[in-house]
Amino acid sequence: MSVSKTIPVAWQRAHDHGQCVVGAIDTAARICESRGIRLTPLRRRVLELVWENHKPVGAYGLLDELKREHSSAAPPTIYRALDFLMEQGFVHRIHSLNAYVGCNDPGHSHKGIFLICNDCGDALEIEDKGVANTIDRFASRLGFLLTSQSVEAAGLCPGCQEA
Amino acid sequence: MSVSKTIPVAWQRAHDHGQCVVGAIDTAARICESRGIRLTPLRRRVLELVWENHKPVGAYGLLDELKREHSSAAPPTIYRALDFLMEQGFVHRIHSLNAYVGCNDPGHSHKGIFLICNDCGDALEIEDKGVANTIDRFASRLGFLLTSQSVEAAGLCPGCQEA
DNA sequence: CCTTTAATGTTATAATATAACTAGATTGCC
DNA sequence: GGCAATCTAGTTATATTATAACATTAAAGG
Repeated sequence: MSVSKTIPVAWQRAHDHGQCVVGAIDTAARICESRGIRLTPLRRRVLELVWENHKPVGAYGLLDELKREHSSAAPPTIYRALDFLMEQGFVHRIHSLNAYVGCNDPGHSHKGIFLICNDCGDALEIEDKGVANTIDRFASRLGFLLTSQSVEAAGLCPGCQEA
Repeated sequence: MSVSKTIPVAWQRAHDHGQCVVGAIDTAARICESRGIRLTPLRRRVLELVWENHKPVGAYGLLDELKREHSSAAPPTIYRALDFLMEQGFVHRIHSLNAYVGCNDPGHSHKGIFLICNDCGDALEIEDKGVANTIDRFASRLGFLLTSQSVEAAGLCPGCQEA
């Protein structure tokens, strides 16, 4: 099936910018090194599992996978690892799905926006200064002190519109 | 305590735009009338409870309140009512809080953004074409077909920065 | 009316997340 | 090295949020 005819190049490019598992782990390891914090085997493994899924995955999904190789794993195991990974900016939480996904660009300000496909479940993270800045300006005009922002848009990705 | 000195006028104005309970119910009733759907006593009461809280409130919080006067209420009671109210655009869900809040401007496109105070828990809904349009443009450039968007920003409201 | 559809009641359970305490591992310091 | 302080992980229990599935009642339309 020649699937790519109607799929915009921009989408493909945006999609390809995602890191692979190895790269993501390497990056995380270097950042931890430089921050003097510990990417323990458990944390590293959870980060790998997040990346291996290629799409947002729930905490209990990760837990099931982790249990196969680490029988003592329990909900707190996963949630602690995810908390750590999110604090360090390696993983994002997608609130509208209660799911977690690897950050494409850790180390930066992670003010990404997510485009979530309701059909295939994929989530594309896009770096966009425009949206973030608009929100920033809005907030500061109102005297509101921003600490985090979550922008999630749902719909159908190019691939899933074809059916 | 003279609290308002450092609070921007814009914030106060934005805050005052919120409807009161009665107005919100009236509006919802009129919209239902025009759409030929039923704002049953139960649905109406849940909408009132949402509005009476003045800030985002969880489903089980609403359930506790509803139970006082309606002993048969159970989780499905609340969730069904909330589903209806959200479908009609009378209530928004705030994903990052798993909470629900009245929509300030039902009947319109409800592409609001929320500023959520981490201290007092208040959530201000802002109509903003800018953010919505930026996301729209982004999506269409990528060939992504949008059906919904959720923009939630958290931080400290002007009042809570004073402490 | 009486049929059909919509709404609610009812019971049970699924899915997500955290509390609280215990035990082990690592780090820094002497 | 040995010890204290701190960080990490194990363990058990439970809280919180949401839905499934089926029975019953109420309303709308012919």
